[in-house]
Amino acid sequence: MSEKRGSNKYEEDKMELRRGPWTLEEDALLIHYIACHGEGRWNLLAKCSGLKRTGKSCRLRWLNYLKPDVKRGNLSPEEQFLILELHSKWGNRWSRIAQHLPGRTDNEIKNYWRTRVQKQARQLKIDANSSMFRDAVRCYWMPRLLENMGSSQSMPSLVDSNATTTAGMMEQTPHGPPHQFSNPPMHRPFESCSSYEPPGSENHSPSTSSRSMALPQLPNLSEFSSGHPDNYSGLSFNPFMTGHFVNNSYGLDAMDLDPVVSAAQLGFSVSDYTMADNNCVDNIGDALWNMDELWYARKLNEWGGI
DNA sequence: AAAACTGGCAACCGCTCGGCG
DNA sequence: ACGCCGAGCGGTTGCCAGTTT
Repeated sequence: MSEKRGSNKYEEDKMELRRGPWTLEEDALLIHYIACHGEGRWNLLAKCSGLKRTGKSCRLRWLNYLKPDVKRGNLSPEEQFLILELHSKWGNRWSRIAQHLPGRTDNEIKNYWRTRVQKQARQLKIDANSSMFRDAVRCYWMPRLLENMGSSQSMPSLVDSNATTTAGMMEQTPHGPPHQFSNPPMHRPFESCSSYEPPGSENHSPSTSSRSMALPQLPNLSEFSSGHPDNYSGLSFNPFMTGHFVNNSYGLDAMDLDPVVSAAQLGFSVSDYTMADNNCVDNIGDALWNMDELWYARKLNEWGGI
């Protein structure tokens, strides 16, 4: 790349390059240039636009902030749900996950994961990448999100980022998070997303997989508390041993149920995802269920609850 | 009221990949 | 086959506003 040049000219260029936060003038310049010439050729853009920024920096600024369809504001429960689900499937494939959240950038999703999700894991003293944490998320956090989604009366109908209709679903509001999912749910098959797919192991492109919003199948936790304590579709769990999830096989066929047409058609109910009775596991779940309640998670640790 | 701490997020960095000559 | 270059990705850093002590 140009940085490999060792000339004086390069040193001069380097001296001139601006870094740090973008100014309004720089933003305007970038927007204007892209309006005239389109995206791409970022290094050329950086040179020709008059911006004293690297092409890389220009690209990032545009994609993460200036691009018109970039959404601002808090992530909705639906989006959080999707992030949790897709991360459980794909791991830290942020850009891939972002493709399924129209208007959200990989950077934003990554930040969300690091600041919110990993924080929860830290509070609980669990490795955020551990299967135990994933199980806890799946069994407690996600059902709670589902509950929130249900209480907001419309089920999500997230579709892939290529769909032109998604722009209308994500209506920006002048203040705060956008109104979402104002359209009626689309009846398309939900993909089962339960299996964890280690990065690199997949060979299908985002454009061919999960093109529909992947509202996943969750384990029916009522089965945990109604006489099937040690196994659910491969998710092994014994609340009477240590209070922790044990020997799970998250990532294989666990919870990989048949696709369904729509949640509503199936009588999809939040009550299907009732909380387990076990105290210790409840601690995890309670700590997870509401991300705002970090205080509680902190207390859990103080009490040595988990 | 002020210092210390924390969380959220924008931006940067290093690396990899793919296209092209 | 090789090197160059543009583009993209994931990890990390640094700043700033809000909160706590």
